[in-house]
Amino acid sequence: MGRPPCCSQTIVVKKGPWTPEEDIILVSYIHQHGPGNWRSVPNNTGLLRCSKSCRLRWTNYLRPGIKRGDFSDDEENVIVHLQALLGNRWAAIASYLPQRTDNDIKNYWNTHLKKKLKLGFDDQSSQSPPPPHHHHDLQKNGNFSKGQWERRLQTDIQTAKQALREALSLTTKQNFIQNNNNNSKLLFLSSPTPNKNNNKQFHVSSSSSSSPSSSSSSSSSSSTYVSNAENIAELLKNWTKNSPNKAMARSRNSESSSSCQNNNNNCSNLWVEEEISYYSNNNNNNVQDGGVPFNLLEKWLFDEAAPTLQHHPQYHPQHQDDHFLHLSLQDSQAPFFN
DNA sequence: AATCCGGCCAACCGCATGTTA
DNA sequence: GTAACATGCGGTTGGCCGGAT
Repeated sequence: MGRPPCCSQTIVVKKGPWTPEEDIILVSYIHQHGPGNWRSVPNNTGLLRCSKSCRLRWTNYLRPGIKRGDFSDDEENVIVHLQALLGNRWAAIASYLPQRTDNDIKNYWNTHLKKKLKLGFDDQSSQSPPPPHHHHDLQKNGNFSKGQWERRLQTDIQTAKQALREALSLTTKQNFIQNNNNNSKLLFLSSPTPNKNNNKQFHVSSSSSSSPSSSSSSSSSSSTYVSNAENIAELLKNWTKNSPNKAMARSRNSESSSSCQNNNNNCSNLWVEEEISYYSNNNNNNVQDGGVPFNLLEKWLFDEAAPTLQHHPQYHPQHQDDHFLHLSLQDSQAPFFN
């Protein structure tokens, strides 16, 4: 016998844009229970949304740490390089830009970068872009074994690292040095932002109340949503400011630990714990325009020993930097080894 | 002022894979 | 082992917005 149906299939699920009220309900629920176990969310919250919709709303919009608004040049470079290397594997690409969602990156690619690149290639039309190998092409064309596939993925990780190094070394170094002095006050948590589509934007700043310059689009706040969204922001702010320990404790308690021990891939509470502790404890880290803590990222990128280090039995992260190194490696490799 | 049109993006859809009873 | 469902992911679409006509 299979698993019993999770939610009552008879209930008509609501579709379309989420309302502020729904957002608040979802955020406060996750505030209490942590993300994960999505099938129980509609039942427990009364939201007339399917679990999938709740998950998407959270991961693409509501979860803390998401940066919205314009992409920086560095983020663009990273996306372009990784897209060339990995193809349209947005989740994998997004793992290199922790503050961007795969959906965001995908949209940005489709609406901006594709055209930009096309224009660039048109300018130098004689030399058409050499399309690098893509996994899906390989998948379509080749029937290589799992071992070959894994080796290919390993190679891709190294290639991607190389590409990132190149991308970062082109433009980031200068900005990085500059931003070392400026960005220590950068906003660490940014939440849904209102756009022209009557959507929402609010920010939780780690340093002070969000300055208008914190985000390119933050000045365009309007509409009734914003006041509601501020409530969500308050929830998130309180959550991240006051509750990380609670969240951590919660994630260690039975409810979450049981799910974690059964399923390492779905340890969402753990993820929240890590993310919260990262964002709340790293206020002094240098965050690039794009929100990527480049000093740490670069440390990984430029440190060839890192990949072997993390697997070393004696390797125990002692510092935040080490922890991030560990996390980023996990994150960046996760999509390849799922 | 009205209409058209393209850009943009949040959300949905469908498929592949993972998980669970 | 199997069926049924959850989850993750990439592709696509619907609808809002602003600029052009």
